[in-house]
Amino acid sequence: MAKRVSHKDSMCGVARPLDAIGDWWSLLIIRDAFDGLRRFGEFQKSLGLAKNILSARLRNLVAHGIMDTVPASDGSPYQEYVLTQKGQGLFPLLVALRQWGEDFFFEPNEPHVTLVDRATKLPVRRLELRAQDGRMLMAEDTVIVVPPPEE
Amino acid sequence: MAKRVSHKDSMCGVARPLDAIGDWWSLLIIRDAFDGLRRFGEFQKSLGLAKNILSARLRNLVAHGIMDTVPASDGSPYQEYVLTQKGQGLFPLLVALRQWGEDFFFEPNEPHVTLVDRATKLPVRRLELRAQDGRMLMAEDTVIVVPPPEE
DNA sequence: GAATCATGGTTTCAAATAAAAACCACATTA
DNA sequence: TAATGTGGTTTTTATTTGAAACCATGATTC
Repeated sequence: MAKRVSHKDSMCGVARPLDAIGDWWSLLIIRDAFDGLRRFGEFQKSLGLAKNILSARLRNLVAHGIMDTVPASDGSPYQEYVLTQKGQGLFPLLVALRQWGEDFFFEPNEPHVTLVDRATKLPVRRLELRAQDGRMLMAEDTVIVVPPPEE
Repeated sequence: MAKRVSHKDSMCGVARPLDAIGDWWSLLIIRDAFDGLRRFGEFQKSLGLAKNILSARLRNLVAHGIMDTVPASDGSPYQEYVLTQKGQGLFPLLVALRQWGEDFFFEPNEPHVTLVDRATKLPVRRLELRAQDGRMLMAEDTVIVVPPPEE
């Protein structure tokens, strides 16, 4: 965490996010938050991580504007942790991670949880990258372009 | 790395992948690999990380079947590291990470590199999650379902 | 043919980080 | 008033990281 960004990547759109969520636990916390967990104890119970680590991670997520603390909704004197807009913006990433995991980390017939459309109960579609005109794009069909160096 | 998976997540489709790529450097290496880098020295120069760390990360990626070593294409006596199919499957995740980064880690007018369609040079579309019938889905429109416990 | 260099690592060691456990504060419950 | 639940912090120890030095191999120069 708080790792120095390497020379070349000081402006890279991939490295910056990794500084915020580039550790094992943060994404799991965020996934749990998408699942509706809000309380310190809930996260700890769900993930089984040490309390000091959870504390540090939550603090970091809040510091990066990914989660926010709000007074507990049930009148208890504690606070709850909820995703901000920025945090909710991570949903596609989590889906991508999950789909990749399902593709490559499970045996063909091994059961696993599935992400389904709440309305129809059907599994969601696979994420796919498309061009402006709708063509599906593979990695090879894309390039990175750097912005013109302004004077 | 090689972190124990917590009780609840022993079968989770998010936690398993994180064991393979859940550190700061691995995704940057993979991104560089998508950009065409193949040689140890290229990665090291691009990322500026210590050689022992790079060595360990590449070893881990190979062990997880995400990259593979092949004899150098240019006759030099060294090997090169290339993405496997599994590794290439990470492209959507990388795009998701990049898009999130662009959305939230850059000032409105701050220049940044863009991922474009090689054919048209236009920026790629935003990744979006859709239902089977094509409706766009937000996080709230989805649920996780667990497979029925078989007897 | 010997010395030098480039490449791709491994080893060593100090510093930073993570993890486990103990501790603490506050509020509620018994 | 004591015990308990929640949400942490502190302390201590184990693990990981990162920098630097070292090493092996093949190509290059002298």
